[in-house]
Amino acid sequence: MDIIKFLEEGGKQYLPNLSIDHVIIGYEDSKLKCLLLRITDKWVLPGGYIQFSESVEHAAVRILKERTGLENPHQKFLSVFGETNRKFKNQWKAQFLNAGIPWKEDYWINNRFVTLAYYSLVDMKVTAPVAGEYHDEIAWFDFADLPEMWMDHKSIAMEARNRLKDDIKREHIVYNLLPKQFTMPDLHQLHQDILEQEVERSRFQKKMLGTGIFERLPKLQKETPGRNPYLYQIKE
Amino acid sequence: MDIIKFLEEGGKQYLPNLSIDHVIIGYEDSKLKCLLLRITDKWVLPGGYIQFSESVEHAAVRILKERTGLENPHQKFLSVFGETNRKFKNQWKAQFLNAGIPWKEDYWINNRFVTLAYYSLVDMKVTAPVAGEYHDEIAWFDFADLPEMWMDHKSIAMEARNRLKDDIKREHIVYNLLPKQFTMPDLHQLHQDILEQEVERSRFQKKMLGTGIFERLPKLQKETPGRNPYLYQIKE
DNA sequence: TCAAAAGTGTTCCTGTTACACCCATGT
DNA sequence: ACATGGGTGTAACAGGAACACTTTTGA
Repeated sequence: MDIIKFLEEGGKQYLPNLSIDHVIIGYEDSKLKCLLLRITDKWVLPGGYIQFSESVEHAAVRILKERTGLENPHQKFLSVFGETNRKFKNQWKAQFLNAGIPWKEDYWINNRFVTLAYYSLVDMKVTAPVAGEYHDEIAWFDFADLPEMWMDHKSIAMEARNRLKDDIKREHIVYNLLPKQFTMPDLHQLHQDILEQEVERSRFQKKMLGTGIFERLPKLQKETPGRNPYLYQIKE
Repeated sequence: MDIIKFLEEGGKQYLPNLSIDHVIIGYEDSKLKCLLLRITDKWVLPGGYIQFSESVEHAAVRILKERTGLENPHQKFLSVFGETNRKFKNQWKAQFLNAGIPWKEDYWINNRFVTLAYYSLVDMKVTAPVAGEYHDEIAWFDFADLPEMWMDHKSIAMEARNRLKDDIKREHIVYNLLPKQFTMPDLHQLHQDILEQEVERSRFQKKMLGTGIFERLPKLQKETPGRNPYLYQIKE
């Protein structure tokens, strides 16, 4: 769909006051990362709109796939953001004027949007980020060092970051941030980075293996000194 | 607002594809109850729409107050229901034709709606249920014996019922179902009714008192045989 | 053979479970 | 006094925390 048609007619294809935003979380070099898109001089979360012909769930999966190429990613509902001042007007205006595209106040995209926020844990190694046609750039950022962001997107991102701290205690999900095969030291370090505190090594290992969801594979060959760790993967 | 104007113009006052539904939970005679509204021959959850001039949160509180008169009720987000077949068309059509009100296919109220479901724990004794002008009746029903309901409302109600089982373990909220002052045996029975299983008495009492959120009041005078229980209320 | 890293075991402690016992009240 | 129901105490157990010990590898 070309841009003008999207601006003029999009309101007929998409639910005109609902959007979806994704906090896509990755992990690299002991740091949690967030996938963001640049629009002129500020950044936004990957997001999109819900077609009349699809469910909310379907839209969320579709949008995530469009930006990451992932087929069956981890994805979890985060929260509803429904303040009255949630309008993207300035963001889009800057973007389209910058690109020499005519602008009208009454484009549907200037509506007030209620957004349904999701968060996803992905393996950065198999994620192929793609910017959309209305974006200038796509990039990973440390949660500890997020750039200037449009609207309330930074607080949405941080809410996901904090939610993860809680969810990790109840659900076994964080392996989604690692490659299919990983070691217990890897998983241990990841837990510490998410919780931002030390976790005792032996206790962690026993707790994880006690769940019975991990399958032990042959030992990994390293080049560093010390014993070789086993590889693990999630049982089918 | 009169009905015709609501049907013709409502789409300009309310976000046209978003609704709010409340699972309002009460407790009486050792049974969990759900507040429902009758529209012709089936029932719906209390619900409403979000004004352009108010936040989602505000709308949720407003709608709950409209049906119960409650000022500061417990209220918690439940889930998003966003299937493509979520249209109230048949429900409204039956209702308005029944009332001799003209009907058009293109009323905004026939849109596809994504609903934001909340659940609330209320004290039935201080709740004053009021039907809206488009409803035939308002009444409490046992969750174990819900009537025929429009659309997916029965599954929304049961999702709340099940969610409560989980939330009770983490959050101290269920006292909202009881009067301001209550006894530990009351609270104990309530927990058992929510969990649908026996809970050991002494352990329960110690766990509850251990939280430190209860304030002990003078003993209740009963007429039944046996020791008189203390009254408790939540500390300020 | 020593340091580093991984894996396992042991002890302590806390909170949960099950049960027993004590207290107050009406009949 | 005794049956009924409320309140508290105690012993057994499970799971978490802290720490020690053993195993494997590279230098």
